[in-house]
Amino acid sequence: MPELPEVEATRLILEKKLKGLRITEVTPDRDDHIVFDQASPEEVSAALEGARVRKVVRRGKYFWIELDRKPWPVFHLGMTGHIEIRGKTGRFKKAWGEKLWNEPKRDDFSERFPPFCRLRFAMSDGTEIAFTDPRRFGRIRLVELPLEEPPISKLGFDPLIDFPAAKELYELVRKRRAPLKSILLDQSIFAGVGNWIADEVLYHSKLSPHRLGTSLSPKEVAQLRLKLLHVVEKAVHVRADYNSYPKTWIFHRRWGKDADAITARGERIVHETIGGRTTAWVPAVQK
DNA sequence: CTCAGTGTTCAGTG
DNA sequence: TCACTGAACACTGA
Repeated sequence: MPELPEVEATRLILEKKLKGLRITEVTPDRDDHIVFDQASPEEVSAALEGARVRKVVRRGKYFWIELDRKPWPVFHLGMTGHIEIRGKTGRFKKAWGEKLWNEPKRDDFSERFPPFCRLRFAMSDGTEIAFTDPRRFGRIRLVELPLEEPPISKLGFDPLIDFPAAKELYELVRKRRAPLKSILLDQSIFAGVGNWIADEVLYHSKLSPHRLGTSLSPKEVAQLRLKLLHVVEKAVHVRADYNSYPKTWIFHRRWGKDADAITARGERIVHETIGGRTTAWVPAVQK
């Protein structure tokens, strides 16, 4: 779900739809202050209304809207967050991915607020943007300098922005005694990598998720690096459209509950918990 | 009814 | 202090 490719797909569509427009109205969910951390709904509206969108920027799984005045809203989609967009007419449409939830029947009210709406922007051309999040792990914060304060300042390398050479990555990974799976999910090293990307990359790298960082050779780290770039670039290229991912990816089978899932090549997929996260991997291939 | 889970943070352990 | 583990967070649906 929302990992780097999904967030990048969101960023692209927001930039395309919002650039140059003015925010005319901000409507936070009144029961949901948690989404804005400390700020009240009134403060959020006052801070954002009237400002004009310059661009939309992403780092790791965070993205923010750069306005012509501070502060700027920083978003994290959590596990189930989504951005939905509606033109002057029509319905709200998700920025990426398939339908994840059975949507409740719409009445007149929900026509203006899609299901699980936490925040809605109305723009100067009539476009409306909604931040929706059924499980409420998503976050929106008002920030002066996103890159310079936590949590964004603490992120590691972003594969699409400043991914390091194999040697630098090797020096980093070899110091860690944790399982590879946990290292890949560590945002202070690999910003934007999430559960499915980590599993996909380990599969294509032919590396077991149990391998410790200390056990890797420079060659293996180089392989891991290439596969990570390949998976991320491909997923971003198709705008996180899951149906367009290559048939050889285990992604397609990882959500299946069936214990005997197999890859497109007929290899058995094993599901187990590693570092507290569900992991799908192929022992026949990954060593 | 129970429980797993896409991500992050924080308390606890070694 | 560092590094790592696991629980908590809120909610849906299997």
